Amino acid sequence: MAGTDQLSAVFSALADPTRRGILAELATRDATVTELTAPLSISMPAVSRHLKVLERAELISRSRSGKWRASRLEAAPLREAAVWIERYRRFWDSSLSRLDAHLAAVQAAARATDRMAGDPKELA
Amino acid sequence: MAGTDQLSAVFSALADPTRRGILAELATRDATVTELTAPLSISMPAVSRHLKVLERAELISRSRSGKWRASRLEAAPLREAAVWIERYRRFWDSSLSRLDAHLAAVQAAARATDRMAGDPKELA
DNA sequence: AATACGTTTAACACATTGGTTAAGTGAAGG
DNA sequence: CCTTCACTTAACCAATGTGTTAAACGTATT
Repeated sequence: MAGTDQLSAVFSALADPTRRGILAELATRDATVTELTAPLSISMPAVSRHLKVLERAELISRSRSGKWRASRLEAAPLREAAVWIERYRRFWDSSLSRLDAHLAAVQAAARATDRMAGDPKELA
Repeated sequence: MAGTDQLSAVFSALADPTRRGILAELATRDATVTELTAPLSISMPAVSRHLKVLERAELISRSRSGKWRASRLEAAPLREAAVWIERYRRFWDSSLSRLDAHLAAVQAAARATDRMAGDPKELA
């Protein structure tokens, strides 16, 4: 999973399109493993393990009722993922702070050029 | 990487704390491989491969200048990741649409209990 | 009681990942 | 030149991820 921290677990869980599909499904309704498996072209054990990954990332919770296990979306960890990504918004959202991004880019480029073309000691 | 689509590549790249650290560094300035390696406790080849992962996800671009290769943050793919996650905002951000989420939850529970053999209370 | 159903676990195969060290490439510089 | 420097590639290893099928488990059904 790369890291063992929460954020890594969440991003890792989101890295699989099947799991993103499951989350999308759960956004509309709680669902059993069988229901989640139906539209997919993989076996139920495979889905079961995807659910375990999502559960470990705390993106879903599961309840038992007789022989059925319902999965429910738990979106809280997505908030932290969103917070992490939002810190980079100014780098893509030029309408919000075009000047910021431009200045940052220019300054970064200048520093990089200095380091790369200029005094080698700056590299240390 | 789970999937070969762009989103999977991006989330997969973000799943590693070392790579997130590299992106954070590049958010402040372009940097060479050596500079990026310095604060880390891994070898330069390891960093080089992390950069390749980031490059494949198009989260960075790289330029050559003599024997130096500078990496630059390219945040555009983060926008799509943010867009994907934002679709779930209402599930965690109760202040924005508490009613929406509540209604969705109630309806989902109702549908789920209907499907689940008619015992009305297990999911509620 | 016996069977069917929903789900998980086990055992296996195979690809990918993330790290290492050592060797290769190509530009810089004495 | 010939070496040094920045970086990449190759070869290898251990661990993890994703899928499979078959077996196990517990509840429902008849």
